[in-house]
Amino acid sequence: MMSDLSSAAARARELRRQIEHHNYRYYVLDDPEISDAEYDRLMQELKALETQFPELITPDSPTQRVGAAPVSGLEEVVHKVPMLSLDNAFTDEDVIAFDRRVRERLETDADIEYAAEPKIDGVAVSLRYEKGRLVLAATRGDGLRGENVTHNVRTIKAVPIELRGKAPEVLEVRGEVFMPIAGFKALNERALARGERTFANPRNAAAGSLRQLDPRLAATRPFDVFFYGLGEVQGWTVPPRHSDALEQLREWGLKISPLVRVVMGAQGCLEYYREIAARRESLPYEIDGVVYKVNRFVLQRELGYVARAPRWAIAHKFPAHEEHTIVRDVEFQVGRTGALTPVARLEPVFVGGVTVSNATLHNMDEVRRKDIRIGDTVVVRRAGDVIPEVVKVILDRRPPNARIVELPAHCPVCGADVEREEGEAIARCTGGLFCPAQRKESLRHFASRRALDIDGLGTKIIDQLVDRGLVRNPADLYALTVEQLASLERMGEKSAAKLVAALERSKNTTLPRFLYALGIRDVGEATAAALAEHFGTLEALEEATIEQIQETPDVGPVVAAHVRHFFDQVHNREVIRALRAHGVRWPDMQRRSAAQEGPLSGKTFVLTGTLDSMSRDEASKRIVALGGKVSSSVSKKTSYVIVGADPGSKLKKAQELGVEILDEAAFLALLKSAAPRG
DNA sequence: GATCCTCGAGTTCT
DNA sequence: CTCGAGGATC
Repeated sequence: MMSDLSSAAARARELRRQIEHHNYRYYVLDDPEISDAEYDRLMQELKALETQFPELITPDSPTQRVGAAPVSGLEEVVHKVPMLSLDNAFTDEDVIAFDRRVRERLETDADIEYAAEPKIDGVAVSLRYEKGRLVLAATRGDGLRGENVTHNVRTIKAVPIELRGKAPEVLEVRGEVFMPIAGFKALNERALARGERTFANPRNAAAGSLRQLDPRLAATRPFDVFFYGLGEVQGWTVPPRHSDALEQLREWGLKISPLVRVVMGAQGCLEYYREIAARRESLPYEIDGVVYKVNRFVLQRELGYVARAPRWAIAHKFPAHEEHTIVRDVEFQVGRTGALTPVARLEPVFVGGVTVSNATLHNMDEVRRKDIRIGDTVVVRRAGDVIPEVVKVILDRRPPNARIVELPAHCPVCGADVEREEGEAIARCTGGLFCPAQRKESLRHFASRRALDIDGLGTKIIDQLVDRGLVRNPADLYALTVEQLASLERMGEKSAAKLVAALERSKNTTLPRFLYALGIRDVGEATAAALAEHFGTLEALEEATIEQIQETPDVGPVVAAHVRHFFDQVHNREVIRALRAHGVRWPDMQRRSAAQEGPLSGKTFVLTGTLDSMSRDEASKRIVALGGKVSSSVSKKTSYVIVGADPGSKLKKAQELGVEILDEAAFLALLKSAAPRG
């Protein structure tokens, strides 16, 4: 019998050693030596011992994975070495171009050695081991700061609490925590049986579960993990190749994807891609592409980084998921300008992780081009990122009673005539502001963030205000009382008072914002700013002739006519007068002699991705303040593209055109060096 | 008259 | 973000 403490301690040590060994065989190598029942017996024996002698319990005992108490909130963790994001490739050509860039930078014609691996659709994490012990686990977050999820990661059986063999002083490893498809399905079935919320896809399930506060809940979730990279390292001479480093991680007990392969050149990458794509459906977890990394660390270092993405790696994404569904109906939405947009109402379908039930068809030309009819079975995909798109009709499945989509002769909202100008793709309702849809959309535009920025005036509220006849034009908003607002649905005294305060705040504005808020056709933010700057005052613009308006930079005959027409309408002049009577005001424009001179004069900037230290708006302001120009699309004339986290297609465009790319740090440095003050 | 550069407008789901 | 179209330029 184990009544003696010292022999019990020895036995406990032995059991722990065995259990850790079998965990490694089972979870990391996927090659168990003993049956589940035998494993359970070892675990039970250890638990019994620890119950009998609680002083034997150590924090890293296999029985203590779920030892931590629930946390009250997730604390922030700063990554010592930032967690990178990857550039994306969607076509073979993208991959070939990537390989060419790599070889050009390295000035070599020889085939580059790449480490290739599947890109798992999960949650990126960073784990820190000190003296071989797991001390910290954090999510990727924005790459610089993540959240502390140590309490949950400890419960993942595939994650060693202690590394095997002789581990370095400090080892940070990066990997992907994910949920295998089978485990995800079982989890959802359990949730469904209990009437709880289900997860839309394994990725969401993994992300949600990992951020649980209570580790006991997380412990019931079927997580798995693969490691693929390094963060901070101390006390280990990292081998010369990425693939060798992974091999060493595996020996320390860290799980590495069995599909990691070393390939040669772009051709090797593409062959690997096809091989993995063919096996995609049979893998027990979801992947959304493959990743290629230059294998030799010296070369990685030589290539360096652009913004937060390494030049030595790229993610080759699989094509967007496509699904079949049925077009139940096609309805026409009326926009602010009266534009009638056909929208397909779809039989709800899961595509790429979310349920899609609507998809825009843009205009009638598009409907005809794709020959979409009501009742058709269509292929739907989520284009690149988010927006659902009807790709094509499956003609074989067209029912005999499929209905052709007709442009309505009258506006579905107000009944006014619908007109389509010769040569224009868009049909419009002629009801103008008599059309409730146009009125509502105009009000929404007026209140939007970039216009007068009226916080709390959302769609629901506007709908009610217009439907009840309380508001007919923007000026009416400023006559609303707290009592009137509080009588609306989903609106209490408190929110009503808040909205009135927001309205009050919005009265202090600027001329460009005000002009933009008016919603004159073809006058967006840039044109509104140009007009404001050219004329200086609203009065000057109101009195200007078409010819004078055309003298504004970037304003031609079409836009000038729209502006003149807008101010010719008695109704519009009255609304403006009423707005000013309610106290809407703006400071005089300081008329700038030509473009304001500054250190950045003559430079054109384009922003993409999210910046850490400031919003994109603020970045634009600072560029303009220094005399630079901010544009929305990249061309040969662009001086710099500023790249933040998760950049869009503009980064690719910039690379193609050879436009200089600045990451956030370089951008801040530029601002600093250009700033007049010290 | 053709081409390139920009801007404006509309859109989905959580 | 993407598409369509207005404006500028050659």
